[in-house]
Amino acid sequence: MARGSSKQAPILDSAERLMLDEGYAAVTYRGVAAAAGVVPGLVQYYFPSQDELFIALLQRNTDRIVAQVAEAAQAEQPLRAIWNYASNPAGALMLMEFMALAHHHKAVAAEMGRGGERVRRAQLRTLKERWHAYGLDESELTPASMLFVLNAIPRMIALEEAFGTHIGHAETVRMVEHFLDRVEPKKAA
Amino acid sequence: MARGSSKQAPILDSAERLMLDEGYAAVTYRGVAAAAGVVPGLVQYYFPSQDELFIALLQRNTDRIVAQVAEAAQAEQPLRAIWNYASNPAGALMLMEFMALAHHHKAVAAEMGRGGERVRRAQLRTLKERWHAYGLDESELTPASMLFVLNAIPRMIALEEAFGTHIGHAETVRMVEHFLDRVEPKKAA
DNA sequence: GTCTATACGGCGATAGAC
DNA sequence: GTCTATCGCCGTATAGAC
Repeated sequence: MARGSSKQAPILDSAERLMLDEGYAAVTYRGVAAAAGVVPGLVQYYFPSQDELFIALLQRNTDRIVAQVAEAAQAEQPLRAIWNYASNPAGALMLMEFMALAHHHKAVAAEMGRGGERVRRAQLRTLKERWHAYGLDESELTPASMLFVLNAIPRMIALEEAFGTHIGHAETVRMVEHFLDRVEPKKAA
Repeated sequence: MARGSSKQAPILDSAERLMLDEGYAAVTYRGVAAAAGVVPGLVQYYFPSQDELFIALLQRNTDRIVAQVAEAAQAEQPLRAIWNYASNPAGALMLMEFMALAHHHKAVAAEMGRGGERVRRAQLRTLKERWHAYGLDESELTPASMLFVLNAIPRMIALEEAFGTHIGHAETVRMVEHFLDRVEPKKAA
């Protein structure tokens, strides 16, 4: 990493946009190069194989998310912060693309596992500090399970919505927000 | 559909296995043909474009799942039946591949939406018939939201597990099974 | 070290041979 | 109805310019 050129970041930006807009299969050397305004060989110089390009993208993404989580740690309502963060449809689609990629790219899968645990651990650290304040029955709902559910539900909703399945989504969102209103009451205006 | 050859089913079988084992990108005319023991041109004769092959695969899959749901409707414990069905890791991976594919194949996305709603509706019909017996507070937990959560949680767990993230999974499974023990008590042996 | 040009085999799709 | 030949894109390896 950190080879001395300023052209890596724009290349990764173009790759990221292509991946989100058209899927990982659209992240080709020729396509990324055209979008970034460089020649294909230059993309290949910095990222000699596609795996290396995808892994660089994944690491940059994970760093960004961990920074967001660190911010959310300062938020007054960490559960709502996690819920709102996981409710970003673009994030869910990006995660899906990386998971599908990881399914048949061993090196990407390894980086995914590390990144996922890193983010989840950062979230867990925040949540545990405040957990006592929620007064929840720990025998059933633990910080780790609450964290998982608050991430999994909005992401799966975003994916199903993106592909035209809607049944149960609005009611589930209502249910979670009702729960959040109880444990993290909104302040009066 | 139903062009008069007996070779379509084995072709679809090979395509399905390739998709599950190596991802949709591995479902190539040449690869599918080799796996099914036919020449690539024949695969292309039955499925003139890749979209048509994937849609045929998707429809066959949906039909199979709807039939399973119909079986589960007869089960004594429909919530557990849904939970167990959604906990199949291969099913979650297959769904992920189709979602990633749908992300940049319009025709596949349309078929995904239809299929998803079809399955969810079939599950919902079953669940509503028995809902009164669970004695749950409908103001918070409705049949549709319970259905969504029972599908979303084990699938997201399966995906994260496949790629090496584990935090919160065991505790979440324990929580859900504790809930199922309450609303659908296991019989004594 | 940074960047470019080119060649090779595999891919989906198409046209057309048998 | 079945299969082959061909075309333009793909990843990537390599040879070399500056």
